[in-house]
Amino acid sequence: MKQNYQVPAFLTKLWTLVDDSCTNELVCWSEEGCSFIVLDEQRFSKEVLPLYYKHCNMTSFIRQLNMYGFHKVVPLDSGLLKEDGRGDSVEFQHEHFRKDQPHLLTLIHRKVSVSRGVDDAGQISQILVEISQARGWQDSFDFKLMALCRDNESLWRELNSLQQKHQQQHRIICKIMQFIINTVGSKGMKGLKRKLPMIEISGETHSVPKYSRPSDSSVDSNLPSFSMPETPSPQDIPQLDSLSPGVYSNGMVFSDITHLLEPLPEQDSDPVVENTCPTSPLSPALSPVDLTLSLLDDPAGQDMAEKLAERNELVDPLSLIDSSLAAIQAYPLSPSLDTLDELFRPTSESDTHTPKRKRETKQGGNTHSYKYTAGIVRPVLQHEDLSFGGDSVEADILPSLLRLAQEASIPLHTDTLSV
Amino acid sequence: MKQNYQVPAFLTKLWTLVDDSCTNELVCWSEEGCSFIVLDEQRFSKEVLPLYYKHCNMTSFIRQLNMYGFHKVVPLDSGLLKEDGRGDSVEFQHEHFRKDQPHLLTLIHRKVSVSRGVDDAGQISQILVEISQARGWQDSFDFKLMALCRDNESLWRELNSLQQKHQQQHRIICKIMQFIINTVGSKGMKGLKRKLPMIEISGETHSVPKYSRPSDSSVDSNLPSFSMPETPSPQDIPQLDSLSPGVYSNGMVFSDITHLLEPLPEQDSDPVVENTCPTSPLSPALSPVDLTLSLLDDPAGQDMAEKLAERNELVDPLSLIDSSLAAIQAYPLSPSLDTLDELFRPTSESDTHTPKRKRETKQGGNTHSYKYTAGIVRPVLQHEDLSFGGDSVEADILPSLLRLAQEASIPLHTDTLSV
Amino acid sequence: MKQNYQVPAFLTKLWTLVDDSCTNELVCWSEEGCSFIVLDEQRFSKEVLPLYYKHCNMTSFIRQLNMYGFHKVVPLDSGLLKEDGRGDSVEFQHEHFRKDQPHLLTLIHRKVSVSRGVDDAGQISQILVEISQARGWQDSFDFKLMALCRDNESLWRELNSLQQKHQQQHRIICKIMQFIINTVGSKGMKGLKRKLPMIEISGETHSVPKYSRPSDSSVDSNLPSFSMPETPSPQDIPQLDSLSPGVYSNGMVFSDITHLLEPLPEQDSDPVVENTCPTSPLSPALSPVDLTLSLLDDPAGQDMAEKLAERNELVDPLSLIDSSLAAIQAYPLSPSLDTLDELFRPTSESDTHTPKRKRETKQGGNTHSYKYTAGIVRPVLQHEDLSFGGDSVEADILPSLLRLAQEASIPLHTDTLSV
DNA sequence: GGCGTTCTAGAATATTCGCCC
DNA sequence: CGGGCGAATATTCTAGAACGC
Repeated sequence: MKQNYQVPAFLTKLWTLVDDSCTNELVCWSEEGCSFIVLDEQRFSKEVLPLYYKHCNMTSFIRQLNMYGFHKVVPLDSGLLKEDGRGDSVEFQHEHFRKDQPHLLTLIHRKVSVSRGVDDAGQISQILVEISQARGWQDSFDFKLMALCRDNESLWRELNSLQQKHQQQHRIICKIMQFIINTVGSKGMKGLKRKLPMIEISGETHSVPKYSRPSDSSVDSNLPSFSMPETPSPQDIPQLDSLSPGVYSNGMVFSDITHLLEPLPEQDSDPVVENTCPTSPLSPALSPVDLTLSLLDDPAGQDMAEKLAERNELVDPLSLIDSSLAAIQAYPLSPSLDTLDELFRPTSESDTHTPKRKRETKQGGNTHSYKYTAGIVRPVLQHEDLSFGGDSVEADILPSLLRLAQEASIPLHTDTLSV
Repeated sequence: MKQNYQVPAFLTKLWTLVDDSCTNELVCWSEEGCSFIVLDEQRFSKEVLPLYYKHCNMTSFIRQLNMYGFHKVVPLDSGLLKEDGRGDSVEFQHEHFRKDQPHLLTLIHRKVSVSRGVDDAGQISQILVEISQARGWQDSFDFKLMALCRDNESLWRELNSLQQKHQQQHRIICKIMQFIINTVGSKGMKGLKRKLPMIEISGETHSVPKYSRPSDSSVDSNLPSFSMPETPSPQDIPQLDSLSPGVYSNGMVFSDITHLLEPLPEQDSDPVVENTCPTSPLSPALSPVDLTLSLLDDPAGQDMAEKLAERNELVDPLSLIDSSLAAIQAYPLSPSLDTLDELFRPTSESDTHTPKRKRETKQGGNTHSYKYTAGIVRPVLQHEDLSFGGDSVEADILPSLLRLAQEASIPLHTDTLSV
Repeated sequence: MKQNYQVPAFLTKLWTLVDDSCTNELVCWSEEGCSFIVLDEQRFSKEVLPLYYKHCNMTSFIRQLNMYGFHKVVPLDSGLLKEDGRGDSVEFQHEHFRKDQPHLLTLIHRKVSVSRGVDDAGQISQILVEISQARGWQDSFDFKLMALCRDNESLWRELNSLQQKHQQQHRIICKIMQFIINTVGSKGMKGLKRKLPMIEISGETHSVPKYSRPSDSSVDSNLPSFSMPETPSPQDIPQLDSLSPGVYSNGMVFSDITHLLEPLPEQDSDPVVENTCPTSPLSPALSPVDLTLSLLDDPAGQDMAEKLAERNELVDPLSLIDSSLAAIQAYPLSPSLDTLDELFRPTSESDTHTPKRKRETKQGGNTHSYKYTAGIVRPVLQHEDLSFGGDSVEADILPSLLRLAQEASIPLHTDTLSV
């Protein structure tokens, strides 16, 4: 007579009272045993229900039936009204409520309203799992980032190395040209040869300074702002200056990217001439955008200014050269120099802005001590200018060829400038 | 009456009082001996409980029963209210509380309060903390990523700049060579220049194009797909083209990396010869490794092949030079030219793999729809070919040589383009 | 007896039964009227409770009291056990349960288990949202990282390509020099060639090798550490060796960074000469800052030193050239050679470390251990040294110069090979 | 720190009310 | 109008928690 655990009292009591032969005239199994019938609702509720439940209301009983998934069996004769009181019978059924099979009661479950408890437990455990996964990912990302940072450092190193080599090569080329000039000059022209040195030297000091100075200053003004002040840009320039006419303005700049900006939604890529940096919409005050723009503006302005100045300077000499071909013997030398000088120059400008990238925007709302600095080593490449000026030459030797080279070089300049 | 150690006093006392025949009218074993029944709660609590415990409260007794895992046995007749005080009996049972088996008491354990409530609260608060941390990390990562992206942009800029400089240098070198050819030719050798080295050379120039052309097309097909269409590649080329015979195919290409691969768990670094690319363990079919290997293999093969070819070609001239020093005046010229010509060609291959980077790593299990495009500006460096283009030459001296150089340059271009 | 709407039946019934003078011997107001007392729990539960509620359990009654915020008034004599059944009285009170003030009942509210359910539900759902967001971010990061990795690969490729081109150019330059030497030598100077040039050259060759060798060795020792040992450095060198005297040690090396290191406490990357890589924040002793500074200082010092040395060397020849233009036929040659020779040497090594650039990794409290592997392909760039060593020269024409160039190339090869 | 006692709360079921189609 | 259900309350069983030992 004890109810099974797991089976609510209502069900065991229900099965018991239906199965009780003493109450068969009030409540009983249907013929098939698949449902039960309350023959006399009135008497059943008043006489039977209180024996099992704390009430004597048919509605409460029915409510419980519904709560456990029982359904009323609609009688076929529902249409006709039964005049006598005897006729009010109610039939309910449930899939697992069968005569002689009380064990099926365990399959009957009370409807529960979303049972939050179970819900939460599962959710929480799942959440914990996901969080641990997220952590793993974060670690992974951090690791990858470190690797990438290191890779970039290597890239900068290599690139810088290559740039220096390039510069070196340029010096070699300059030397070769000097040699050629000297040799050819000394050979071809006897009386003229002495001119060269002087001209070269004087020409260099004159023309080159004019040209190189600006670039130097640009480097000075630009790089410092961009690169770290702590890294004094190496000065090979003076040396080179004294050495050869075509000088590389060589500035070794290290810039590191220590501050991280907010994620930049849209970035404009921008190669050589106008590099737009990624911008962050999130921090308006000191937003990366501003920084970027300011950084870019500066250089851009400078660059443009420089380029214009440069162009002017270049145009001038060229026209000069062209117009003064008459005095070739002495001239040939310096002209060729000019031309070469020009050839050496152009590309360097584009670089100038590059270095500016160094910026130290402090990252704001990072509440975590994740102060990771993408340890990026970024040697600012030397913006060696390739300038090495030679001009048009036409002497008895081969000035025409030189001029050709000169002319060829001109467009290139414009080219680079146009970039 | 001594309790077994290990068995709480409550249990031994319980078993004792239930088993005590003197109190059978108040508390006793059930018929099966699997539970005990308090027949008269009132009297039991006031008369029996104090004999064993420090209280006379049924509630405290029941609390202890529950604490040890006992459960109330629900009577089916719970519905009826018993007016008289006599009827209230309570039945409890426990798996290991059996009549005649007091030794089972050792199996009954007091519940310890794991207190889930605190747990959840703690868990939830902890979860919130972790989530905020995760957010911080995400911001940090984002920041770092942006920094890296910017760094890469700078790298591309610098690299491009250097490439342009290199190109510029190449032009200078070409000019120097032209000058040398013209100068030396015009000067040194009058009758020798017409030699046929040129013809031979021309033969070479013919064959070369055939080879290089295809490669050009490959470049066309590859680079576009890789780089972004939206960034029209800057055209210095036309200008350059018009400028000098030896032209660099200069294409400024921006490519962005829009698709991401799965995170790579472990990667092997692989330096010098065979660079292994990062690999994705998740997609074996098109794993980065495979791609990388294939990419590398190709170039490697090409490189090696070319280098061999190169060596042969180069060796020839060199040995020629060495062996034919006797005929210095005329001979030295063409061989060296050849050698130079050859020198101009080979390296371009290295570029060849570059384009290959186009890869179609399908990113697998990414369930999220990420439309992120690492706004990476990636100016594709100009695959300037080092081809040495001859210019227009006008001299009775050695025009043929120059033209040869020009023609040689063409194939080279195609070569690089083919990359 | 109709209960006020808004006031639960329990409260109205409670007030009624307490206030009922018929049950004063079982339950009554306290003297102050601020609480009520159940004088005889036994009889009260069996005789009074059923009159108002559907049960006769004191526990159920108390449960309801607690549910409505009533509290038991702890008796001062709680310590003593009352043997007789009469002594057990229970007193409960509620702020708004007062004698003669039934209207206060509206202020008594049944507790609803909002407790964790509502609260947590919101939190949990929010947490789930945030977690999904975090997942999205992670995927996004992953995507970006992959993009960056690919971008870096491209950078390496491009850089390598450019390096090869540079190398190629260097070969060309060497060829040009050879050509110049041969041509000029064969032509211009017959008796003069044996002049100083040799001496100077030999002197230089002596000094230069001494200088360059060490650097080479440094490369040897350093590069290995940086590049992977497992990758045999490509051998173009042999070829080159046989090919040309002035050779670039050209090694196309792809190294990929497949393993991600822990925030590497110690890294050895080392490009050419000695580049120190980013360091792990964890080891304060070797903090990135320190390393960086030291690195920078070093290279800077080296660079400066080298540049000075370089300048001196260069200046010398140059001034020599300038001053000795008189003896052009013979002289021009050797000086230029010297100059060139020197030019080939210097920068390469110094640059290598230069890259050590600056880094600002201040990574602070990284509490997590990162096991990340960024599939980064990192072709180790060839650290081609530009050295072009002159050797002893002895030939009537200029074969000595050529041989010098050749021999000079040997060390270079070994250099690259050693890598 | 485990155990015992007490007060209170949680949780599931039970009862009732009312709504709504 | 009545079956079904939501919601509030009620009853029961069990658990949490504070405190003392």
